[in-house]
Amino acid sequence: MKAISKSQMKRDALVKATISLVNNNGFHATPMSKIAKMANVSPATIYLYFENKQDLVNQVYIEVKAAFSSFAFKDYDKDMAVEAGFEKIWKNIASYKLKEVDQALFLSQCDNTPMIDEESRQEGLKHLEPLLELWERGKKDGIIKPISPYLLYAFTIYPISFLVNMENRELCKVDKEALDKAYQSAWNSIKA
Amino acid sequence: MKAISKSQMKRDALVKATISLVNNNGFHATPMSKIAKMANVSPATIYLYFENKQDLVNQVYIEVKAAFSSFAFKDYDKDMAVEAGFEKIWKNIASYKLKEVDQALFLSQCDNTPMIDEESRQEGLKHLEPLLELWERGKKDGIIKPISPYLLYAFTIYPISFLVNMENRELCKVDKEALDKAYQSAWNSIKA
DNA sequence: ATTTAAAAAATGAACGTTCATTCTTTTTTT
DNA sequence: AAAAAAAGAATGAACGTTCATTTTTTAAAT
Repeated sequence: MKAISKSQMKRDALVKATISLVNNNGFHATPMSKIAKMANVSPATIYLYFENKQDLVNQVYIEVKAAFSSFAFKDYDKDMAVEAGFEKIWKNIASYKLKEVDQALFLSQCDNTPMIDEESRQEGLKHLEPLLELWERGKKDGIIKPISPYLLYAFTIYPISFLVNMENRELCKVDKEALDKAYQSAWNSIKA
Repeated sequence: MKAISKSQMKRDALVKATISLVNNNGFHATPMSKIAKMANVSPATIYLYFENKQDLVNQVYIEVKAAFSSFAFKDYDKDMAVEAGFEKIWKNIASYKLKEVDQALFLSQCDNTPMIDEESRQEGLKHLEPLLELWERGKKDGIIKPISPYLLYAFTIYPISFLVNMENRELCKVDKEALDKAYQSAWNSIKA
């Protein structure tokens, strides 16, 4: 078991509160006072852990992105066959987004917003390297289409966010069957 | 030629200013005063055209969505062959997003944000009906996979936004060749 | 063990600013 | 000259952040 310091717990509470409030109200409508209240903390306390509101949201973004990435490559290693490796990673990402709904929603809210600094965005991107390498290998072996990683990402990973967001808004249900079909679509879109 | 009333011009300027400022600074950092300044108008004047800030952004959203939809179905009619019709619509949407960069960015910023009321979101969705009908037909004829419209959208239309956003951030270039490859990926992901 | 004093962490109230919105006046149109 | 449109200045509320103080923790001395 891991012992967590009291101050780490407060920081965590602040991070969680930020995610929840930004998801429900948007960045523009989540004042520091509300974040503090939800984390059971004085507004002033936030500034012991974060420089300011912008820094808070940037740090939350980077942390969530790191958690996401570490989940994405669970049980994956560089020596797997290309298709098997891709399926593993794809399904890891899908199950992360389906399970960690709040984090997934937060990330997709950050995707197309000037809410996050470009610097933090780059930082959050670093961890995706193994997927890019896998794709490179797949292209070399003639298993994956010779197209840019942006295209590969756009047609395989990015759609997952859409589906999960729709499920969260209760507009559609993503069950096991839908997920399998989704994976087939993803793979069909990039296989050579 | 169409004559546009003076007040319609002011409204247009306000809409344009809103799009530009929200794109560059985010909703949380675009005050009414700046919108007014960019549109060469007094802040008070905004309230002659819009109820309040929320109403302004909702109306902008609906208008942009309407422009987008009318572009999407240009030169399309219900009697086209399924694959030809889909290609037409897909490429219409792609070229809209590549040309009307500001509008496309604004829409994708609205996609996953509580910035827009759910009601306005539904309103903006109405115009997509013909695409759903085309997909229905394609499924009946065994040309398109029997999967939900959400899946179809996720793997064909949604990725376009990602690509265009990446190009706007100058992270990748979407030229004619990339676009053709993208279309092939889209079609491969849903063809039966 | 208990006491104590220094340091660290946390707080609630307060500050200055900014914002959305309204009010009164001026300008433009009819 | 009456009506409509637009303007700038004003207003009150809300926000991010800081400040002065209190509470809690740490650890040294008894």
